[in-house]
Amino acid sequence: MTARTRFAPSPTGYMHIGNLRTALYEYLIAKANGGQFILRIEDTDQKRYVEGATDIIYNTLKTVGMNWDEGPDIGGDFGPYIQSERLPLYQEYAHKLVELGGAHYCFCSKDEADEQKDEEANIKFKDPCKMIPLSEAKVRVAKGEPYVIRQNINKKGKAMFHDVVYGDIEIDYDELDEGVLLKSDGFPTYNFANVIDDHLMKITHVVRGNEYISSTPKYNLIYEAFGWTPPTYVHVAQVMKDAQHKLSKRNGDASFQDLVAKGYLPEAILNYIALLGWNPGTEQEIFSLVELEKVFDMNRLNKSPAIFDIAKLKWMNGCYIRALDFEAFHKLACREYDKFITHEINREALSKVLQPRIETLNDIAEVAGFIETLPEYSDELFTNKKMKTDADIAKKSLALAYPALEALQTWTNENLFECLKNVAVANELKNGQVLYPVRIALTGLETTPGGASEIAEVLGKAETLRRIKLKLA
RNA sequence: GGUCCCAUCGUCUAGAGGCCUAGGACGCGGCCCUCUCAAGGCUGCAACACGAGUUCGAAUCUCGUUGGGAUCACCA
Repeated sequence: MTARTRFAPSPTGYMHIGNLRTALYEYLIAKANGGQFILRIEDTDQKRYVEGATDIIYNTLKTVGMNWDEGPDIGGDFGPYIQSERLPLYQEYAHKLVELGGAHYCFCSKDEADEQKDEEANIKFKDPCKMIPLSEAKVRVAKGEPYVIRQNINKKGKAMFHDVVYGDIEIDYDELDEGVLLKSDGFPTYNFANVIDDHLMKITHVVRGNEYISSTPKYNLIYEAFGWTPPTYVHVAQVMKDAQHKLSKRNGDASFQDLVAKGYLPEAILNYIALLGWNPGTEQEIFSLVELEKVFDMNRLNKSPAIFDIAKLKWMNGCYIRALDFEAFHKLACREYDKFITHEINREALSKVLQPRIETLNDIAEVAGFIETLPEYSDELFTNKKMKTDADIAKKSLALAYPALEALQTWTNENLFECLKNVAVANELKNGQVLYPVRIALTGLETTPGGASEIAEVLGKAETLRRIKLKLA
């Protein structure tokens, strides 16, 4: 049997990193054995609906290359794939479940129900409506009295189920409360819609956060009442911000789109999160999506929570940037240049110098800001022990370098380097005594991406000469 | 509070009784390379939460302790 998995986000307008990781695992479980990956939108809570949220979901999955085989936009044999369009289905099954003895009509208001339970004393809701004979309840429903449909938990003892990640889990039926399956507005709750849809869509593997472990027996009870076979459960550990807190929108933690906006490449983000809670069993760490499809094994998923470490993502992003074709990198870099560089410069030369030196696209503006505007700097910058330079030597070197550069015909890094070295040799100076001051004069910075000749190449002849002259004056 | 789950370097992890004087990666330190800085190469520091068992032998099995997390909605 090939696997069918589903990513079932609710459209909240935010692609949480943990959710994206869940989607990835779902995708990989499906693709690892030629199965289908289905996208379903869980919008049963009208109060939480956010305009444009589904587009964020679509766009994110598309940019990371996780294409779905069935979904709201492309259809499929088991649609519709948006829960709000499946309402009649849930209602039909909910009433059917009542007939089957798996649920009952309840006429209590929410407040009445709340009053009856006590979390501290661990008293679960005991619904008086459960005692109402079905025939009588049906009459009240028919008369138009507001109602919800609640699950029946009649079993005693321990519920048992198997999870791919956590193994066998036992939960006492007394811990389960008879929750609402169909709300008074006719919408299903997550608990119910999920089971109905997963069954109807023939989902084989349910992957979700481990916060659902304790309610899993409730789902199984519904499957059981209908006479359906429950799916394989894959509960995954949380993605944490730190040891105590999980990554969350409330804390302002980065979403996928935030990370992209911060200059991370989608492929790098995906690669990184794949490794948060999973490993291939080898020492390989860099994986494309296609490679992951080949090596993914859900049995290697970890039980313990993983802390999201931006430092490692940064490193990995740097790896991806360096691995880019020069043309591809240059194209991305140009978009950044457009944001802060107004002068004519040698952009290719700049990209060449930047590619091995940055870890995120946003580093570009930070590290190359001096290209646009020469910062104010003190003459003390010219003093460097290792280079054996100080302000006096710098003055002399710059004066010597200026005419040499002015005479230089072909403005390339190689020629510039050669030219400046010759200035040093001809005047019995060390290379650094010329190169270092020139670099400082061109950048006003102690450390820069690239050396004097490389930066001169980027700036171009006119600007290079202008900056040196400026210092000389 | 009841219940469930988790526990190896700071972080991500390898480890399914002897291969472990615990391996890799990020980060951090050092060295090399070098027109500064990166990149690259080499290298160093750094962990089995604790306590009892079981066993000839335990990071690996059992129990307890401690610590952390989850859950107990007409939210998903």
